[in-house]
Parts: sequence; C-alpha cells; structure tokens
Amino acid sequence: MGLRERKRRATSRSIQRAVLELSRDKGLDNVTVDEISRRADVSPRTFFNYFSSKESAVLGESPFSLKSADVQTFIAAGPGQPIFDGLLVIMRSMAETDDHDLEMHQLRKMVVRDYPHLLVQRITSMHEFELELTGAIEERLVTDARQGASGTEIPDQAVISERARLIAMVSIATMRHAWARWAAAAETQSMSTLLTHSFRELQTLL
Amino acid sequence: MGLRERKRRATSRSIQRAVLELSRDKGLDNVTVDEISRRADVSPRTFFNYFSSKESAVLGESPFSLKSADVQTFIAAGPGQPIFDGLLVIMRSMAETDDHDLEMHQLRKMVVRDYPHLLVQRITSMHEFELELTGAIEERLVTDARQGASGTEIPDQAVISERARLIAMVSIATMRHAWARWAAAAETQSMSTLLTHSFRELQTLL
DNA sequence: TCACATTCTTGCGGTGTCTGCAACAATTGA
DNA sequence: TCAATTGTTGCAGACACCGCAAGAATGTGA
Repeated sequence: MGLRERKRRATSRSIQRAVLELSRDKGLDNVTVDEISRRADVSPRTFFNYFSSKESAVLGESPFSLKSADVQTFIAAGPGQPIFDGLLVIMRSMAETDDHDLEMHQLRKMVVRDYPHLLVQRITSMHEFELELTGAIEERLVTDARQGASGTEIPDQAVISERARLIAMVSIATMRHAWARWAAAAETQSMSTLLTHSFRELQTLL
Repeated sequence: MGLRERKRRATSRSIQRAVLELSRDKGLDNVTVDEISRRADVSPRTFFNYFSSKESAVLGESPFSLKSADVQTFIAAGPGQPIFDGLLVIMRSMAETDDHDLEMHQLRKMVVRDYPHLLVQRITSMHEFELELTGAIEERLVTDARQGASGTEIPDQAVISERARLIAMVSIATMRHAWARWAAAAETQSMSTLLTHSFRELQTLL
C-alpha cells in the first residue's frame, strides 16, 4: 500500500472523526461542512472529494455489496434450506466486513441514535443493493423450482420476480430491525447476533 | 369551506401540477424551485410555505395516519385472526383515502417511475407512522396473549415490543412492495388489489 | 536523480436550496 | 367598517454542492 493510499485513508478517517466528534458535541444539524473541514485540516472542497454530503461522512463508505462466493452458496443451498436462513448467512457475512475501529463505531452509534433518519437514509440509498439481492433470490427460486418435486408446477417468471422482490424487501426490513436494535442498545452487541435474533423472530411470524 | 381554505388548496394543487409537469418534461433533477414557482404563479418563498422540498411537492401531503376506528378493530380482532390479515385491512383502509384526481395520479406515477428513490424516501420517512403502527401492533399482541391458551406463558414486554417493531417493519415493506408494483404497472390497478396480492404473497413465505 | 504522468488538493466563482424577517395584502369575524 | 388573523412576497443571508484550472504531491521509468 503506497503512500498515496495511506494518506487517502488518513484523510478520510480524519474527516469522519471530525464530523462525528462535532455531531456528538453540538448535534449534526448545527455542524457545517466548513467546520468539519477546518477541524479535519482540509479545504471544504476536499471534503466533497471524499463524501457527497455530511450524512454520508457520518456513516462512512459502507460498501454494500454481495460477495459472489456468498451468492453462489446461497443459490445452491437448494430447496432443503429455508430461504431466510440462507439470507441470514449472507447478511451476517456482510456484517463481518465491519469497521474494526471501536471508538468511531461507538461515536457513530451515538450520532445515529440522535438522528435516526441517517439509518433510514442509508437504507434508502441501498436501492442498488436491493436489486442485487433480488437478483440472487430470483436465481435461487428458479433453482429451487427446478429441483422441486416433479409434480409441482414451475411458476411463471413474473411470479418468481415478484416473490423475489418481496423476499428481498422483507429481509432488508429485518436487517433494518437488527440495525435499529444495534443503535438503541447501550452495550455493544455484535451485529451478527442481532441479525440472527431478528431473523429467528421473523421465522416465528410466518 | 371558506375562501381562504379553497385558495390554499388551489395553490397547493397548482404547485404540485407545476412540479409534476416540469418533471415529466425535463426530469426532476433539471427543475428548480424558481421554475416551479414561476409556472405555479407564486413566489419561490411561497413554494416553501407549502412544501419543504421539491420532493415533497411531487408526492403531495399524504397524511399517513391511522384511523382510530381501524386501530380498535384491529386490536380486538383477537387471536383468531392472523395478524397480517388485520394489517392488510388497515392498509387497505388507508389506501381508500386516496387522491381522486386521476390526472395528477398518473403524472405522479410517471415521475415516481423515473425517480424511484422518491417512493423509497417517502416510505422510509414514515418514521412517525411506523411508531403508530408499532404501538397498535403491540396492543394487539398483548391482547392476544391475554386471551391465549391459559397454559401458555405471557411473553415479556420487551419481547413483545421487539416483535411488534419487526411486524411493523415487515408489513411496511410489504406495503412498499405493493407501491412499487403500482408505480411499475402500465395500467392503473387499484392499490387495494395490489395490497391484497402482496400480503397474500407474504403469507406464503412464512 | 531527473523528467514526466498521474492523482490530489485547493481556491474561486457560481447555482441552487432553504430560512427568518418584516412589510404588505387578503380574508375573516364582529 | 374596523381589527384580528392569516397569507404572500421580497430581501438578505447561510449553507450545500459542483466544475474548473492551477499548483502540489506522489508514482514511474530511465
């Protein structure tokens, strides 16, 4: 990792730390980009080279993308495994790729607790992720249908698409539930545990 | 209804019509508040007296609030009725209170189709509604538990709260699914039908 | 070490959103 | 018709965000 890359990360971290500390002290609404930049020792223009808004600086990059290995496993898990179990595995795997900076993690939690719309916004911006997930689920459903009891009809493609979309939305809602608990909890619980809990709860509903 | 009130509605309508037509013609991103105001024949300052942003002008007011009669029915529907059936009834009732202006309805659909994040934003910004709904579900769960088989344990309040939150999130996700289908469909299908469809689909998942 | 390409930072100027304020106009109610 | 209420508007200003181009820092190859 070259010097350039290291500096880039340092700057990004510095900006995030600045916005988080300022938000903790005076509330995100009362913090301006100028202020953040001043504290982070960069120009306001540079701030926008790193983040597209104050909000995204609070939440960090968070590359919500599925690992293709996970997706393959999920699709192949066959009709035997309940589909939500498979989705839980995927989401736990995503959560593992978590921030290992405990201090910022805690700061972020405090800010998110005061500004819940941040989480909402983040979820909103996951449209792309939702599409990816829907695609994966769709493939899984098709695979399942082919391997199903030979007597059963293979549903129409349109029906499968709709179902996949609904499953994606429901599991994202469940992920959101786990996130909300994470932000609300005083002690730091692992995202993995919370996800498992929420998905188990989901199973009991259906 | 006095003159004042009538004028107010006319202005609101005029602004909405302006933003919708301009969005259709050149895309919401390329439309400024100045332009909207000019076309609606109000000052830009007045625009912000009516709507807090371009986006909310596109979607209109949409007072997402539960009717207390519906809520009472839902809570009392007892352990016999599946809870998601009760929620479907509530949401259908909300959808009835729909916009009866067909033309704007269609325009809105077109804009939403081009800018899906609008719907997502609206739905996720329903935090207040989500809380209301969670509260109702919580009461229902408590009522159900009391009337349940006497042998079964009444769950902890915290457990019930979490479950209620999850149910609320999942049903909102389902409502979103129905909405997305509404926006995607070429022909105008009634929201009520779409909701029924999505909830039925949900039942099959669980 | 030197030249050159790549990438990053920064200042500048500009557009657009959104708000508070105070003057003025329209509506209402008595 | 008078006074209270409510609505509209212009103005000034804070702030977010973006394109551009100059210059600084870093990377690369000889």
